Amino acid sequence: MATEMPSAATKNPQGRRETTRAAIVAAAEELLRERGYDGMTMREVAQRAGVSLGNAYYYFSSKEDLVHGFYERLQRDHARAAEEACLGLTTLHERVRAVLHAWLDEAAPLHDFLGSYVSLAAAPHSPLSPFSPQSTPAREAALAMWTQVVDGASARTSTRLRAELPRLLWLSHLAIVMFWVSDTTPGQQRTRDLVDKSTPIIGRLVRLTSLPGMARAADDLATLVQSIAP
Amino acid sequence: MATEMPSAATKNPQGRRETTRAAIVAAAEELLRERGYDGMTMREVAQRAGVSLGNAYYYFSSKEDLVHGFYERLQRDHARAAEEACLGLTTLHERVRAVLHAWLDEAAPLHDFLGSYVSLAAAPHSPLSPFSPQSTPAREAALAMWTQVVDGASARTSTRLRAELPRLLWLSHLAIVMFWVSDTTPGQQRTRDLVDKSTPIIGRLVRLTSLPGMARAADDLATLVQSIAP
DNA sequence: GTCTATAGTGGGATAGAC
DNA sequence: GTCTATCCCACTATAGAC
Repeated sequence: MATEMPSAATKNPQGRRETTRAAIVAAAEELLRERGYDGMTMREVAQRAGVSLGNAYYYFSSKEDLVHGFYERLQRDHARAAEEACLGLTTLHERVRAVLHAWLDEAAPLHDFLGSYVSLAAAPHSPLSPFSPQSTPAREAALAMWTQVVDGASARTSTRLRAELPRLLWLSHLAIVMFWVSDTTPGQQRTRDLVDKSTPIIGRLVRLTSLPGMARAADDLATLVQSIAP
Repeated sequence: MATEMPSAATKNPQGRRETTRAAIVAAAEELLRERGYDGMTMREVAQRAGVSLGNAYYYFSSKEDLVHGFYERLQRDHARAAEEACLGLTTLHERVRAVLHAWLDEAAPLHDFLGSYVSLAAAPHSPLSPFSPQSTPAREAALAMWTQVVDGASARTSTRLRAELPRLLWLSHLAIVMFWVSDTTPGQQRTRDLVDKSTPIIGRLVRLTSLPGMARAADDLATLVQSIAP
């Protein structure tokens, strides 16, 4: 009962808000593809959306804010794709590999945009930073996804380390993204190779932690990863 | 015989170039401290240096270019300080720890500035990126420094891995810098703790690679690190 | 080759009227 | 919610002084 029924979008205030917003987002998405983040101007976004510049800023406090949604959507799409990609895979290294390749598939069309995005997100106090308080929901969703990846794997390892593995994999993914945005090989093949080479090593190292002599090192590593949690 | 003798700086063209350049750099350094990178405007730098805006752009092609020198100086100062900090230390983990703390000491006054700087440098095609062709001399100087750190240590490890250890440490340092710029604890104490906790683990893992069962994993890791070299 | 003065472009962001 | 007008800044352009 809270809101009046939103039927004719243009006539009714509740629907109009959504409509305008959606028009701005749609225009931004087009221009982002056509010109990239730096080439896309807020003036042009507003013009193509059929609103004034000031109105665009009424809905989005900054250009950063406007494109933030595209990154969030990528994360959601990836979480879905990752679940599917893991089906039937039981070893940790196969599952991690599949999830990372799924990300590369989803992210490929956004390669240029994400290059600009990481630069924005790398700023220490940026709300776009994966470590920022504003990113807490997205970060926890990502950690939840990596937890599922680990939980579905058969690897034996120290319980301390196993509890921190999702965070370690999340951090590794961030590092891979940094590598990927600078990867100019066709289809970002170099990053695919990196994933294919590094995931077996991760798997082997995790397996090694179940050896008696390694338990101490594994626990220390777990403590370390835990201590850098945002 | 190529140039006329440079004697009185203000009167003679050879010296004037240096003098003007230095004035601009000095003004930039002051303003950077007072207002930070974003708050510092090129107009104000020129004004404080007593030159025209156009003249500032005559010497520095962009605002980025102007502040690039500060980062380079930090690197040079660190290389010197690192050498001193390593004197008398023989274990790998002590040496790495000392070098990282030396960096934290040198970088502390630039903490806010470097926050803006990493954002600029994180852009994929930025010449400021540590992976860019323009950064090749700086990158090789850094790798040479880490090579000295490794060479002065008594650690036994697989030769393959030992050859890649400098690059691995350089990459680790980059990761620590990323952590440090976002570290708002007084004196960036959290980063110091991270260094103190992580360096013994690095030392222990390296020692473990001399075990027979680990040689394969060590070689694979070496191959991986080698393959991501810029 | 070094430098000034001035005018201008274009883009992110904001103020305040309606 | 929406607009118009405006600000500020990085950066460019130019024409000429020394």
